[in-house]
Amino acid sequence: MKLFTIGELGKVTGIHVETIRFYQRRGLLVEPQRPLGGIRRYGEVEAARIRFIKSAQKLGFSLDEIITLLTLEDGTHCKEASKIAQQKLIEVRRRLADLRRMEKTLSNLIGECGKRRGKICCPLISSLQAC
Amino acid sequence: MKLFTIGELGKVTGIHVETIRFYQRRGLLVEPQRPLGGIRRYGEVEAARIRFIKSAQKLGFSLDEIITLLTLEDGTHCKEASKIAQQKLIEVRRRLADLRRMEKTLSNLIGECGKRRGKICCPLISSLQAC
DNA sequence: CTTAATCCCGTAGTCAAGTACGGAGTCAAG
DNA sequence: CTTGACTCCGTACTTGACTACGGGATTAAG
Repeated sequence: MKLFTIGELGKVTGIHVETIRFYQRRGLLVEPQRPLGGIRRYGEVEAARIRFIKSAQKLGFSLDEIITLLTLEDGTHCKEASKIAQQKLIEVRRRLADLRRMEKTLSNLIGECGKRRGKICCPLISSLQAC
Repeated sequence: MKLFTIGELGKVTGIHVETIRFYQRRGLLVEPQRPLGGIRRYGEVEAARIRFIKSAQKLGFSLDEIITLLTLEDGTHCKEASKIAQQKLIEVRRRLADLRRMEKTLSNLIGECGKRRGKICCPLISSLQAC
């Protein structure tokens, strides 16, 4: 079982050292015991935890939410975990709808911009002003 | 032509007074002249500008980007405006793709959670850990 | 004319998720 | 045994978009 320094842990996970220390302060990552006056060593457990954090972030979970997920880590809280995930799914779908609306509006406006003939007012800007 | 105080302007636009003052400091909103030792008055122009800012924000523009859009306000810069909008559209579509991926992953995980039988490990959490 | 509500203005605080810095300690190579 | 790289630790800075505070001025209502 290989042991890393914090710098090596950062390298294998692709995470900035300061970010790892930040996660420790936030309680997302436990600091291993420090051998008297020595340097902390990290193993696969810590690397896995960092990967967990990063994948959860990619799914849109905040650090606070990830802390909650981590309390469920023993795998016996499937129901709670899936409840949280369902909440998140609802949020994701709401954001998705917002973005779709934005996409439509923007592409309409851009289309309008091409078509204007002899008008003084740019349709993109004027429609934002509802003028 | 009705004139508002800043508080009334806030009320008609639904924007917090402090936010209006913040926009003024950021240069998104011009402060009207102040009658010697008096109170500033605002009109429809300012209300329209605030609505512009808010609609642009809803389309995903940052305040800095909105400042740029506002410099094009005279309506004679259709090309520049639509270029910025096209950039924004590209961004929106990228975010849309990200969210779609998140949605798929989340709903898969939630589905898995329902199906697990006799396993110790919650599939949602374990798949985040890639265990 | 007084009083409460606003306004004005500058400064400072909030939140999330980091990033940076500086000084002291420690470790590995040469 | 020294040098350079890295660690540890605490504190402070960053970004974006606000939000709050405090003290003095002004205005509208009674």
